Amino acid sequence: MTAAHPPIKLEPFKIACSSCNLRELCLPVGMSNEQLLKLDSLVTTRRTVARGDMLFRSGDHFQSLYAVRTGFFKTCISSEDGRDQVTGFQMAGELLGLDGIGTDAHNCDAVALEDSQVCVIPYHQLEDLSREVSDLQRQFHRIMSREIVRDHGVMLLLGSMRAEERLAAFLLNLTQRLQHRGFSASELILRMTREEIGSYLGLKLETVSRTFSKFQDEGLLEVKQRQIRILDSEGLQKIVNGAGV
Amino acid sequence: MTAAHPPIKLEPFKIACSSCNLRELCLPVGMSNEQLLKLDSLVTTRRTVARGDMLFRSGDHFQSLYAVRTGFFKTCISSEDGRDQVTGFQMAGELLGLDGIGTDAHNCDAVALEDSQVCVIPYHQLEDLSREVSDLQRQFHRIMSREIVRDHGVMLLLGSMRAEERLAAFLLNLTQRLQHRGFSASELILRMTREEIGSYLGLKLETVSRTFSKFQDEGLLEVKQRQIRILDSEGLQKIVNGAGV
DNA sequence: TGCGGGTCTTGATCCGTCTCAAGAGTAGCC
DNA sequence: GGCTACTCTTGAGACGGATCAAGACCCGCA
Repeated sequence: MTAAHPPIKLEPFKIACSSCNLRELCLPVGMSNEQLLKLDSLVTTRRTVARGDMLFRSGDHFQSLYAVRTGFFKTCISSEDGRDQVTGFQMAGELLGLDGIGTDAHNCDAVALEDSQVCVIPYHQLEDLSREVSDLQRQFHRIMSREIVRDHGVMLLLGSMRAEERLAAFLLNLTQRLQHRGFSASELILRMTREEIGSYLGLKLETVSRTFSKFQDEGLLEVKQRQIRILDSEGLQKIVNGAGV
Repeated sequence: MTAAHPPIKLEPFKIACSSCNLRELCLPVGMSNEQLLKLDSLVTTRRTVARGDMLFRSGDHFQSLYAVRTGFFKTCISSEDGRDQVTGFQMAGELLGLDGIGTDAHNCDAVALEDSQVCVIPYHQLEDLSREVSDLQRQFHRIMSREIVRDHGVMLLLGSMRAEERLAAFLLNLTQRLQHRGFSASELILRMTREEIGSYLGLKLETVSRTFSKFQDEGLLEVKQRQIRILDSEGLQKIVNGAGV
């Protein structure tokens, strides 16, 4: 860096929903360009979260929602007696923090599972703008509603599926979401440990590991630590649909 | 009915959120009287649902939310292969149908567990009004957010608790909600079968029944079919907190 | 290159819940 | 009142996943 050059701008890309490549997945869905400019003026900061760090923790005052821009998160709640439950895994374009609206305090911990970046969405400003822009309002409501539907799906999984069915459903869900984002439908790298998968699925890590091995033996998957290659996604789907019963 | 009398008015009480005794639990929370009048003009119809009948079913076009006015509901989803999961029980003041917003179609069945009455809240009108009345917007968002938090709590229950812990948590949750509505904290009548409780808690009906018997043997409860008397709610709380481990 | 800690796999055994089965209690209805 | 259908209780045995334990693998780091 020589004195002859002007100082390097640390924000080479303007933060703007209107030009974000995730706008077809995230809050901007269904909004016009004009409307997006208004959203741009609201979402002005990003936050970088290193792997293992928390974006927020349970009990923190709730002020903003966060949209995952890059990286991968888990959310988890823990009860007073130390029980722990992973309630979700979030990837690019998904929102974090919806649980904080009801009580003005976050209700779970959000932990980055790899180095990540999120867009900060000041919640009160979002409320203000969504009173003005009905398309934003609609999309926001849809996102919340879909989170509820997703949660009910997890209840079904936890309440009525066996270990193999749970893991198969989990893998299909992950690959589907990755596919929406332009990744391969058959190869994925797990960003979470067996224990975290187990917590999400209501299983112990040993059971998760055994089930991976079983799937591999049956030719459904190729498992190399956290690298997974799906060899027979229809076979997985059959397992989810209770073929093993 | 004689001709001398004018026709009997079938709506003896005007439908009005502003004068509803549930307004401290339901959508009107936090709204001024003036604002409530606007809500009144939106919520103009009630619907009666006989015990066993469905308010809506999965796949129905989504048009309205419903606020339980009297009675008791369950919501349940079923997967393609016939698996069934009760996702919640709703009582007076609670909203039904939030899961339909995301896809414009209901995602679960809502079944009345006793003769019930609901207020119909046309969703698009609610969206319109909540752009105008920020207090309504806020309360609506809170309700959705709390549903998400509730769902996460159920995930914790299903993912990490044992049968006794689940049932104890369920009973405490029920009595707490009933108490908010002015009912006794220690006596309740279950409106659902053992099988429905089991589905909600991820247990078989035999296990639910056995666990009730166990609680009775231990002096925590008095169980007479669906009549429950809580004798030691602190004891139940201890069980939830893992005292049995 | 070798060390140490975290993560993952696999085996053996145990326990909680499910499954199957029989019977009791209850409510609705002719 | 007596029938039927549904719901609930209880027992015995089976099974899936948890637990405990040992060792393998992998990565970051000295």
